[in-house]
Amino acid sequence: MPSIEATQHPLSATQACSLLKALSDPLRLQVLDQLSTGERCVCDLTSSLALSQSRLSFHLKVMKEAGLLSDRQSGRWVYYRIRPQALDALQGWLKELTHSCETPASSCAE
Amino acid sequence: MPSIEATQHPLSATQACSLLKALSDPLRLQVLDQLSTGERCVCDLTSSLALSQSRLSFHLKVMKEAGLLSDRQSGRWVYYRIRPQALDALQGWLKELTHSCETPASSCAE
DNA sequence: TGCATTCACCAAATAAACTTGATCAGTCGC
DNA sequence: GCGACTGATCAAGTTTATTTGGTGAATGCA
Repeated sequence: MPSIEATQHPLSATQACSLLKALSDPLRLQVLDQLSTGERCVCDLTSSLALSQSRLSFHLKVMKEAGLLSDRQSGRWVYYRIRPQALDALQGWLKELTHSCETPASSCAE
Repeated sequence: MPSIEATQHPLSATQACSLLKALSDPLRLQVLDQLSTGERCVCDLTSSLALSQSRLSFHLKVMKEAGLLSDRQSGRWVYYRIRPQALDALQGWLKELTHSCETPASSCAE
Protein backbone atom coordinates (compact mmCIF):
# COMPACT_ATOMS: atom_id res chain seq x y z
CA MET A 1 0.00 0.00 0.00
CA PRO A 2 1.24 3.48 -0.87
CA SER A 3 2.36 5.92 1.77
CA ILE A 4 0.80 9.33 2.03
CA GLU A 5 3.89 11.40 1.21
CA ALA A 6 2.98 15.02 0.71
CA THR A 7 -0.69 14.27 0.16
CA GLN A 8 -3.21 16.62 1.68
CA HIS A 9 -6.61 16.15 3.24
CA PRO A 10 -8.72 13.97 0.96
CA LEU A 11 -7.10 10.69 1.88
CA SER A 12 -8.02 7.87 -0.46
CA ALA A 13 -9.47 4.71 1.00
CA THR A 14 -6.24 2.93 0.11
CA GLN A 15 -4.13 5.46 1.93
CA ALA A 16 -6.42 5.48 4.92
CA CYS A 17 -6.25 1.71 5.00
CA SER A 18 -2.50 1.80 4.90
CA LEU A 19 -2.33 4.17 7.84
CA LEU A 20 -4.94 2.28 9.79
CA LYS A 21 -3.06 -0.97 9.29
CA ALA A 22 0.14 0.67 10.45
CA LEU A 23 -1.68 1.77 13.58
CA SER A 24 -3.53 -1.45 14.28
CA ASP A 25 -0.95 -3.23 16.35
CA PRO A 26 -0.41 -2.93 20.09
CA LEU A 27 3.33 -2.84 19.81
CA ARG A 28 3.26 -0.14 17.20
CA LEU A 29 0.95 1.91 19.36
CA GLN A 30 3.50 1.62 22.13
CA VAL A 31 6.16 2.89 19.79
CA LEU A 32 3.88 5.72 18.80
CA ASP A 33 3.36 6.56 22.42
CA GLN A 34 7.08 6.70 22.95
CA LEU A 35 7.44 8.97 19.97
CA SER A 36 4.58 11.24 20.94
CA THR A 37 6.89 13.29 23.10
CA GLY A 38 9.47 13.66 20.38
CA GLU A 39 11.93 11.75 18.29
CA ARG A 40 13.89 8.81 19.62
CA CYS A 41 16.76 6.75 18.38
CA VAL A 42 16.22 3.07 17.72
CA CYS A 43 18.46 1.82 20.51
CA ASP A 44 16.60 4.03 22.91
CA LEU A 45 13.29 2.49 21.87
CA THR A 46 14.76 -0.98 21.91
CA SER A 47 15.72 -0.71 25.53
CA SER A 48 12.71 1.20 26.80
CA LEU A 49 10.29 -1.20 25.14
CA ALA A 50 12.46 -4.26 25.79
CA LEU A 51 12.29 -5.54 22.24
CA SER A 52 14.69 -7.39 20.05
CA GLN A 53 16.36 -5.05 17.64
CA SER A 54 15.09 -6.77 14.52
CA ARG A 55 11.57 -6.90 15.81
CA LEU A 56 11.50 -3.19 16.49
CA SER A 57 13.17 -2.49 13.18
CA PHE A 58 10.44 -4.42 11.42
CA HIS A 59 7.66 -2.42 13.02
CA LEU A 60 9.39 0.88 12.48
CA LYS A 61 9.67 -0.02 8.84
CA VAL A 62 5.99 -0.81 8.58
CA MET A 63 5.09 2.51 10.12
CA LYS A 64 7.58 4.41 8.05
CA GLU A 65 6.37 2.85 4.82
CA ALA A 66 2.83 3.82 5.68
CA GLY A 67 3.98 7.41 6.02
CA LEU A 68 3.32 7.46 9.73
CA LEU A 69 6.93 7.98 10.74
CA SER A 70 10.00 9.61 9.33
CA ASP A 71 13.59 9.00 10.24
CA ARG A 72 16.93 10.72 10.11
CA GLN A 73 20.38 9.40 10.65
CA SER A 74 22.91 11.11 12.86
CA GLY A 75 26.20 9.36 13.15
CA ARG A 76 25.58 5.83 14.23
CA TRP A 77 22.08 6.55 15.41
CA VAL A 78 18.80 6.67 13.55
CA TYR A 79 16.08 8.83 15.00
CA TYR A 80 12.42 8.20 14.31
CA ARG A 81 9.62 10.66 14.74
CA ILE A 82 5.92 10.86 14.08
CA ARG A 83 4.77 12.60 10.92
CA PRO A 84 1.98 14.87 12.12
CA GLN A 85 0.71 15.14 8.56
CA ALA A 86 -0.22 11.50 8.70
CA LEU A 87 -2.24 11.93 11.85
CA ASP A 88 -3.90 15.02 10.47
CA ALA A 89 -4.78 13.26 7.27
CA LEU A 90 -6.28 10.33 9.09
CA GLN A 91 -8.21 12.63 11.34
CA GLY A 92 -9.59 14.36 8.29
CA TRP A 93 -10.59 11.07 6.79
CA LEU A 94 -12.34 10.00 9.96
CA LYS A 95 -14.10 13.31 10.24
CA GLU A 96 -15.37 12.97 6.72
CA LEU A 97 -16.67 9.49 7.42
CA THR A 98 -18.34 10.64 10.60
CA HIS A 99 -19.89 13.49 8.73
CA SER A 100 -21.37 11.31 6.03
CA CYS A 101 -22.84 9.17 8.78
CA GLU A 102 -24.43 12.17 10.41
CA THR A 103 -26.08 13.03 7.14
CA PRO A 104 -28.54 10.18 6.76
CA ALA A 105 -29.38 10.27 3.11
CA SER A 106 -31.20 7.02 2.54
CA SER A 107 -32.52 6.43 6.02
CA CYS A 108 -34.57 9.61 5.67
CA ALA A 109 -36.40 8.04 2.80
CA GLU A 110 -38.08 5.38 4.89
CA MET B 1 -9.76 -7.50 21.94
CA PRO B 2 -12.65 -5.89 23.77
CA SER B 3 -15.24 -3.78 22.04
CA ILE B 4 -15.93 -0.28 23.15
CA GLU B 5 -19.54 -0.72 24.26
CA ALA B 6 -20.75 2.35 26.11
CA THR B 7 -17.25 3.64 26.77
CA GLN B 8 -16.68 7.35 26.44
CA HIS B 9 -13.81 9.46 25.23
CA PRO B 10 -10.61 8.20 26.82
CA LEU B 11 -10.20 5.15 24.65
CA SER B 12 -7.59 2.75 25.96
CA ALA B 13 -4.79 1.72 23.66
CA THR B 14 -6.31 -1.74 23.51
CA GLN B 15 -9.69 -0.42 22.48
CA ALA B 16 -8.17 1.92 19.95
CA CYS B 17 -6.18 -0.96 18.55
CA SER B 18 -9.28 -3.05 18.26
CA LEU B 19 -11.10 -0.37 16.31
CA LEU B 20 -8.10 0.37 14.13
CA LYS B 21 -7.75 -3.30 13.27
CA ALA B 22 -11.42 -3.50 12.40
CA LEU B 23 -10.91 -0.56 10.05
CA SER B 24 -7.64 -1.65 8.50
CA ASP B 25 -8.96 -3.72 5.66
CA PRO B 26 -10.00 -2.51 2.22
CA LEU B 27 -13.07 -4.68 2.09
CA ARG B 28 -14.25 -3.53 5.48
CA LEU B 29 -13.77 0.06 4.42
CA GLN B 30 -16.00 -0.65 1.45
CA VAL B 31 -18.62 -2.02 3.77
CA LEU B 32 -18.27 1.05 5.92
CA ASP B 33 -18.73 3.22 2.90
CA GLN B 34 -21.91 1.39 2.05
CA LEU B 35 -23.15 1.86 5.57
CA SER B 36 -22.20 5.50 5.77
CA THR B 37 -25.49 6.47 4.20
CA GLY B 38 -27.50 4.36 6.58
CA GLU B 39 -28.19 0.81 7.60
CA ARG B 40 -28.26 -2.05 5.11
CA CYS B 41 -29.27 -5.64 5.26
CA VAL B 42 -26.70 -8.33 4.65
CA CYS B 43 -28.14 -9.56 1.38
CA ASP B 44 -28.13 -6.00 0.11
CA LEU B 45 -24.43 -5.64 0.91
CA THR B 46 -23.68 -9.06 -0.49
CA SER B 47 -25.02 -8.14 -3.89
CA SER B 48 -23.80 -4.57 -4.06
CA LEU B 49 -20.27 -5.58 -3.09
CA ALA B 50 -20.38 -8.86 -4.99
CA LEU B 51 -19.12 -10.95 -2.11
CA SER B 52 -19.81 -14.45 -0.96
CA GLN B 53 -22.23 -14.47 1.91
CA SER B 54 -19.90 -16.13 4.36
CA ARG B 55 -17.07 -13.82 3.52
CA LEU B 56 -19.19 -10.76 4.16
CA SER B 57 -20.58 -12.32 7.29
CA PHE B 58 -17.07 -12.84 8.58
CA HIS B 59 -16.09 -9.22 8.08
CA LEU B 60 -19.31 -7.91 9.54
CA LYS B 61 -18.63 -10.00 12.59
CA VAL B 62 -15.12 -8.60 12.96
CA MET B 63 -16.44 -5.07 12.77
CA LYS B 64 -19.33 -5.77 15.09
CA GLU B 65 -17.10 -7.36 17.69
CA ALA B 66 -14.86 -4.34 17.62
CA GLY B 67 -17.86 -2.19 18.40
CA LEU B 68 -17.77 -0.49 15.05
CA LEU B 69 -21.12 -1.79 13.87
CA SER B 70 -24.40 -2.79 15.42
CA ASP B 71 -27.09 -4.97 13.96
CA ARG B 72 -30.77 -5.61 14.30
CA GLN B 73 -32.91 -8.35 12.97
CA SER B 74 -36.17 -7.74 11.20
CA GLY B 75 -37.92 -10.79 9.95
CA ARG B 76 -35.53 -12.73 7.81
CA TRP B 77 -33.23 -9.80 7.37
CA VAL B 78 -30.39 -8.53 9.50
CA TYR B 79 -29.56 -4.88 9.20
CA TYR B 80 -26.14 -3.52 10.02
CA ARG B 81 -25.28 0.06 10.77
CA ILE B 82 -22.31 2.10 11.88
CA ARG B 83 -22.02 2.94 15.56
CA PRO B 84 -21.16 6.64 15.53
CA GLN B 85 -19.87 6.35 19.09
CA ALA B 86 -17.06 4.18 17.80
CA LEU B 87 -16.03 6.75 15.23
CA ASP B 88 -16.27 9.53 17.77
CA ALA B 89 -14.20 7.62 20.26
CA LEU B 90 -11.51 6.90 17.72
CA GLN B 91 -11.51 10.49 16.64
CA GLY B 92 -11.03 11.53 20.23
CA TRP B 93 -8.16 9.12 20.61
CA LEU B 94 -6.49 10.42 17.47
CA LYS B 95 -6.96 13.99 18.56
CA GLU B 96 -5.34 13.25 21.85
CA LEU B 97 -2.39 11.63 20.15
CA THR B 98 -2.04 14.55 17.78
CA HIS B 99 -2.19 16.91 20.68
CA SER B 100 0.56 15.19 22.61
CA CYS B 101 2.68 15.35 19.48
CA GLU B 102 2.07 19.07 19.18
CA THR B 103 3.32 19.53 22.71
CA PRO B 104 6.97 18.61 22.37
CA ALA B 105 8.00 17.92 25.93
CA SER B 106 11.36 16.24 25.61
CA SER B 107 12.43 17.71 22.32
CA CYS B 108 12.39 21.13 23.94
CA ALA B 109 14.98 19.96 26.41
CA GLU B 110 17.71 19.52 23.83
C1' DT C 1 -46.29 -28.72 6.26
C1' DG C 2 -43.03 -28.00 2.45
C1' DC C 3 -39.85 -25.08 0.57
C1' DA C 4 -37.12 -21.06 -0.52
C1' DT C 5 -34.59 -17.30 1.59
C1' DT C 6 -31.52 -15.04 4.82
C1' DC C 7 -27.68 -15.36 7.46
C1' DA C 8 -24.52 -17.25 11.20
C1' DC C 9 -21.13 -20.56 11.94
C1' DC C 10 -17.68 -24.27 11.32
C1' DA C 11 -13.65 -26.82 9.53
C1' DA C 12 -10.15 -26.94 6.24
C1' DA C 13 -7.21 -24.57 3.13
C1' DT C 14 -4.76 -20.53 1.99
C1' DA C 15 -2.59 -16.18 2.62
C1' DA C 16 -0.59 -12.61 5.21
C1' DA C 17 1.68 -10.83 9.19
C1' DC C 18 4.95 -11.36 12.62
C1' DT C 19 9.08 -13.27 15.20
C1' DT C 20 13.55 -15.14 15.55
C1' DG C 21 18.34 -15.63 14.87
C1' DA C 22 21.90 -14.56 11.84
C1' DT C 23 24.39 -11.74 8.72
C1' DC C 24 25.97 -7.38 6.79
C1' DA C 25 26.94 -2.42 6.07
C1' DG C 26 28.03 1.91 8.09
C1' DT C 27 30.00 4.72 11.94
C1' DC C 28 33.24 5.69 15.49
C1' DG C 29 36.91 5.46 18.94
C1' DC C 30 41.46 3.37 19.56
C1' DG D 1 43.22 -0.95 10.33
C1' DC D 2 40.65 -3.26 14.31
C1' DG D 3 36.92 -4.08 17.15
C1' DA D 4 32.66 -2.48 19.23
C1' DC D 5 28.21 -0.52 18.29
C1' DT D 6 23.86 0.79 15.74
C1' DG D 7 20.48 -0.71 12.60
C1' DA D 8 18.74 -2.75 8.33
C1' DT D 9 17.73 -6.97 6.06
C1' DC D 10 17.03 -11.85 5.10
C1' DA D 11 15.45 -16.66 5.41
C1' DA D 12 12.91 -19.85 8.08
C1' DG D 13 9.58 -20.81 11.28
C1' DT D 14 5.37 -19.52 13.68
C1' DT D 15 1.17 -17.38 14.38
C1' DT D 16 -2.83 -14.99 12.98
C1' DA D 17 -6.15 -13.50 9.54
C1' DT D 18 -8.88 -14.50 5.68
C1' DT D 19 -11.32 -17.30 2.22
C1' DT D 20 -13.96 -21.19 0.77
C1' DG D 21 -17.54 -24.51 0.72
C1' DG D 22 -20.71 -26.69 3.42
C1' DT D 23 -24.25 -27.14 7.19
C1' DG D 24 -27.94 -25.58 10.02
C1' DA D 25 -31.22 -22.42 12.41
C1' DA D 26 -34.82 -19.11 11.78
C1' DT D 27 -38.24 -16.82 9.06
C1' DG D 28 -42.08 -16.47 6.09
C1' DC D 29 -44.69 -17.58 1.98
C1' DA D 30 -47.74 -20.95 -0.46
